[in-house]
Amino acid sequence: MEKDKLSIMRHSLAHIMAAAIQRIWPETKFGVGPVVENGFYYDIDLGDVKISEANFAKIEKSMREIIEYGDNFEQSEVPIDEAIQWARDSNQPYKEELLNDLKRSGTTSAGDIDKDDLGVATDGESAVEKVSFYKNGGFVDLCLGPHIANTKDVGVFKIMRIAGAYWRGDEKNPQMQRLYAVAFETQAELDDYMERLEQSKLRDHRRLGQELDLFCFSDLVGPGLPLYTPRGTMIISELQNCIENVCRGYGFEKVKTPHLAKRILFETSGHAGKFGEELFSVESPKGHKFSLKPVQCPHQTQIYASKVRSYKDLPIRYMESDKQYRAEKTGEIGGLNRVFAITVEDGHTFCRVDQVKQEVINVVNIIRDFYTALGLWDNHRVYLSVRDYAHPEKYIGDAADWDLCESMLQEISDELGLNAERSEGEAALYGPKLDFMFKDAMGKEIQIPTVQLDFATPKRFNLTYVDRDGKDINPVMVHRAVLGSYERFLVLLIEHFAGWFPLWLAPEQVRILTINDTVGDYVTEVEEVLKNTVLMKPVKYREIRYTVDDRNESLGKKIREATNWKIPVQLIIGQKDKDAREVSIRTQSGEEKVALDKLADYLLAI
RNA sequence: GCCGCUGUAGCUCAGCUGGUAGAGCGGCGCUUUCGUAAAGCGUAGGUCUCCGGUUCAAAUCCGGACAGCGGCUCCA
Repeated sequence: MEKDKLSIMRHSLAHIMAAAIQRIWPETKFGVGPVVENGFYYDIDLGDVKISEANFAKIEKSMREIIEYGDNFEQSEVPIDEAIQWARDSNQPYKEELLNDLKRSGTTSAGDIDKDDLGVATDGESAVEKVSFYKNGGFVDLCLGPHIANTKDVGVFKIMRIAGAYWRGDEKNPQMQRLYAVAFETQAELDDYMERLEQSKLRDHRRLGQELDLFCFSDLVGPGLPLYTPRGTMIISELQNCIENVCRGYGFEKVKTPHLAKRILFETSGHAGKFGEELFSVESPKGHKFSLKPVQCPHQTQIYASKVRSYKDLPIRYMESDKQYRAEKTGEIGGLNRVFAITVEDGHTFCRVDQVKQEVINVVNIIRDFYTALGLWDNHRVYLSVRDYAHPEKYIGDAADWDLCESMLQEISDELGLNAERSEGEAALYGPKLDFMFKDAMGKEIQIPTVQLDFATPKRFNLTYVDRDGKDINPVMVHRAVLGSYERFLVLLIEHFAGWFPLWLAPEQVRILTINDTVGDYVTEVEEVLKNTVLMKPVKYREIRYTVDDRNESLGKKIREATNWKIPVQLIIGQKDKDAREVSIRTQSGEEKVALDKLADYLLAI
């Protein structure tokens, strides 16, 4: 694979960083030092020595000295057994492991090697004869290269942070210290990167969530348990209203189920077996075991099961936006991205096999309509998540059903032009799925909408319908989420719009700013217009949410505050506006004067 | 869960190597009625996250808990 110049620079810098670390801490045991987006890292084991940010300057200084010295990168080819001996002699156990893997499997990629073989020495045939080494600044490292010729040509870099990382990504392995750095060809590019980093911090949903007063957390309530303020709740209500409105058009009916259930419900569904440790348990005073629901589907199956269903009744489509509870690992939670109490917009269709395709197509249409309305549709990728064929025991259901489901989803992807990428091992417990991924402000992919096929759950719960010939048949379940969880969806929206929500979602849509207290009667007239205007998009008959700022403050201050609150429409009203029977409308795109009798039309057109 | 860092007023933060706390914004009060991103003056807010230890003395040093942040691992 041909590597671009920047990657080579970054990789060379990783070696230089390792060389610097070795000069400062000669006993360091080195792991790997690959190039990553925007820079590189090196995993190191310093025993009891802990690197902190205070050491960064020292390491950077030492790196600069190595760079200044202008050593050449010298490559050498070493027979594999000699290399292994070198690793032993120089007390580099991690390198020795890698070399063992190279010798046995011809690769060091942990994903390509059987777990039990990782790092194990072998006496047998060697998969490779010689391995490549690079030397610079007194530091010798196993490395395929290529490198820049001379250490002087490495561009600019900055050590960013230190973090823990398990050797080869396995939490059973020792934890190493991972030193991250960014690197670019020029100082200007590095400055630009740092600037972009600052900018994306301004969009961070945690920061904006506080600034715009959308949600909060409380030490007393607990971590991972977001509390939504009136403003945040307003956004959630609008979203729920919108999505339910769209889904209603496709035959979904709203249901409500309790937050807990007897544990046997989740044992029957299979969730307790696979995710038992993440289930919150609740015990009644009499000792009966309940669990907080980690998903809604088992509850909903029991609504289906509450009476006899005919093949003519299908499809039956339920939807529910409700809290579910998962005991996530404590180190994982943060902001709204991962929480213990997650509000899920969930839907389930029970249908016949011959109806599955149309049902999935309907859901994809819902997803497309909804995301197009938000202007997000092009910012996504689709995955067809199929099972891990090597480990069928991780799933429930028959192989034949799985094959059918997977090929059906593939067909749908082809017909609708979704270009879904196959992703092995990412399927749900009960079936394959189509996942839609969107990018947040930091460029991280987050999975939001999903459509999942499930032959297994109806069988586990013994759900049936009476077919034309009087026989009991298991229906197919189609699980679907359009906006997924409200929490993750809020993250996406807040960061995508940088807090400037579209008019229909904004908690406060319009704020009237008065210039002095002589225009009170005219403000009342403007309010009458706002009260009598209803927004029709994307949901019909929504009254305008507005406030009046008639405090005894300067106009400049009122504008500043309204803008900090990111209120989409500011109406400025003073004597001049009153005399001309106009309002001065300030939006993100600028300011204009609009006649009072045109104000309603103006707002409806936004 | 693991590794590292952090925790001072509602918010953003200052407080050097131990001598029991400060600013700006916000709040409240008064003055000001001022046309495009912060009017002026005054005033009230803190068991320095919590628990323990060292010390004549702890926001400051040490240990633990809790919480936040950055990663690792995981994610129905």
